Amino acid sequence: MVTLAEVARHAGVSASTVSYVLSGKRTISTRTRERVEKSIRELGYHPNAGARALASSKSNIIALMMPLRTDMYVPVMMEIAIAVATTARERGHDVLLLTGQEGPEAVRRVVGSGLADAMILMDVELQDQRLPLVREAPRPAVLIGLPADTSDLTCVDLDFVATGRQCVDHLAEFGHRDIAVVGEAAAVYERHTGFAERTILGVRERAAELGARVLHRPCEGSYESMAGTLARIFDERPGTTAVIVQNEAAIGPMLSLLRQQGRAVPEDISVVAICPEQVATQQSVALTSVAIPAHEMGRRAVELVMAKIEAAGGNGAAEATGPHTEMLPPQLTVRASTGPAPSPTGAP
Amino acid sequence: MVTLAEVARHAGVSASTVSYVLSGKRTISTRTRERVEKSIRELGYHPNAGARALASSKSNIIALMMPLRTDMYVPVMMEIAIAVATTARERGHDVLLLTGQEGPEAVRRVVGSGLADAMILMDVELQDQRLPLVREAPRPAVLIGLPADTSDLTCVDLDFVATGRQCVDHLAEFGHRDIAVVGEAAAVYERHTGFAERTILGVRERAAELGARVLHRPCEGSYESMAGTLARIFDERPGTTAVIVQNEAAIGPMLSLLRQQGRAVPEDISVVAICPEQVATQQSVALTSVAIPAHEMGRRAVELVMAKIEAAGGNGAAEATGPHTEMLPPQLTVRASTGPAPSPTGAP
DNA sequence: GAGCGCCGTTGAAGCGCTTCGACACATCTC
DNA sequence: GAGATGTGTCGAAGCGCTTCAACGGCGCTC
Repeated sequence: MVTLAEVARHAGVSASTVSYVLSGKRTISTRTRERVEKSIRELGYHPNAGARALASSKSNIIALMMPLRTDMYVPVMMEIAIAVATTARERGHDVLLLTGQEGPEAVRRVVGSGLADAMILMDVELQDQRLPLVREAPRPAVLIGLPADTSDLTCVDLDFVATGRQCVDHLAEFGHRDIAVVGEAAAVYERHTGFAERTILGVRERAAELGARVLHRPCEGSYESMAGTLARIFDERPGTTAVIVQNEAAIGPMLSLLRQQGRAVPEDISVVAICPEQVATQQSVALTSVAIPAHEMGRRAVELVMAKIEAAGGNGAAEATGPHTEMLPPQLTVRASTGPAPSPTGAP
Repeated sequence: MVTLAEVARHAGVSASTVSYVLSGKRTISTRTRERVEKSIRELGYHPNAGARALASSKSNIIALMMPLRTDMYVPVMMEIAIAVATTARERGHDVLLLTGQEGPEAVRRVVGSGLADAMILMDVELQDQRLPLVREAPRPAVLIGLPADTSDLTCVDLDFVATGRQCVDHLAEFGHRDIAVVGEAAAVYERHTGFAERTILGVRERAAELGARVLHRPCEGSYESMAGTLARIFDERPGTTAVIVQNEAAIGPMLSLLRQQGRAVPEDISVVAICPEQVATQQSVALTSVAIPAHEMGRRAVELVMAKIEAAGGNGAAEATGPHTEMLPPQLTVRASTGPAPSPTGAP
């Protein structure tokens, strides 16, 4: 492996000069800089990551912790991870992938060893085991998702309360007064992941304001579970004219079942989904939906964490990189699955 | 941060002794070892990753390169990644996540900087851009997937040829003689990812041997695309009694459409899927399927790569860690979607 | 034209760890 | 009991980089 010293010798300068060319932390004459850059290219030099980390106490690595919950919709997790990785790379950082396997201890290990300069935590629970460790860690962290207590923490998430409200708003405009919510699997609520509850909260709030009724039922992703859920909904509230779905895996089965039952979408029943755009557009009926901005969430998380890293390295706390919560505004796209509420049976 | 030197002082021994306690590369008396371990615990010591990497030229990091092709089924990719991460962790290594963003250059960067001790490449194409760099890299690598030329390379993959054969075998036993294959999106074939072609190859081979006819059509994951594909299949081969599907996203739409068309599964038409177990079991009809052993693939890849790392570090080339291809045997699970071929129209 | 400041460059001191050779001491062997 | 062998510990030399203090030379100013 080529070392900095060899580049220096080859270019006829000192090692420190090469280092400064690389980092740009000191002015170097154009003449010298070009000579050094030429040597770097000719020798195929790559700075040694370990040496760099040791000397600068910066690894240029961000740890991404993602517990692998089987009840989460995987493509969204993946899209966030990809967004984190690419954004980090654009900013000269690499991403270390940590799974839930290791438990909260991973935080201590990664921070303690200086392996990563910062952390991004996904799939945060309301009472997350990792939070105490994160709070006392001497490295910056950003959460994707909202815990119960956000004090001293920086979080990014979709504004699920606003999402719920927006869904109801849209349906109410079409005259729907009896709305069902097909939610995530029961396990998600029991685990108190927050986002599912927050959506329902928004839905309930807005429905109350507008005088609409809401029936909420959790639902697994399977066809069978969906069949049961739908049956229960129409049994308890035969007048239901609209459904809000927040379980990506349940969407396909639901549309399939509605069709089977002779319920036309949107003529007999309107459907609003809370899901990635791709899922919304690939169904038999293009779905009116609120998108999960997975890419945006990953990107923002990296930007926030990088700002923290830079703030910690340089001046005291000049920029506003302190703890705060960033809620991404929901965006509802109207497609073909929502329409006017059918007039009540018996009316013209 | 606590350093090795501080631990040594606290325990009343030299730094090297602490190092040997940590690595176990030299015998240490029980008395001394316990004293050192106690100090480590009391001080909350974590070895500095950078320093370690520098001194030992081992980072204990494995790079996982996964290009983000939108036409690949994401959950499988994710499961592989998770398996890689957890298996690596069990063996004392961390995983660096690299996306396709950076291109083949990423190989050079990671290897050149000594950031990773080895690489695992996912989603390998027949003529993969990364292969030349991998071949000349001084670090071990394992591919998940098969390129056209596997010489000098170590690869892990499901045996897709055998998979195709096995599907046909199963259907033939039930008397099916007219089999359709609903394949991946056309882009997958154009990209020459190999696995899709290999499946068809196996299907064709075995069908020829058994005297069955095969009709192969690529298909996108959307409902519309599936509708078109099915229509074409039944138009060209009205006598089709069985379908093999190899596009996870297309499965839901397909079952939904078949039902709509009044074709009962498995009475009128048998369906075999090549997909993860979870997908097979969550449909309206539990599907007879060949599983994609994503977890196993990730695990084996790590095991192979670790064997290479150890072989490179220690002796010359004692163990059999040389280049070779490891094909995982397919496993077909019979569920409710396959049955006897219906007797031809007109027959009793 | 002496003095000042600035720019570009350098040498040297670590960063925290691994590892090699050496050494002190205890244990055998004949 | 002298020499051969083994065991447990230590000191010191790096690993390849960053960064600080310092320095030589240049163009200014007054």
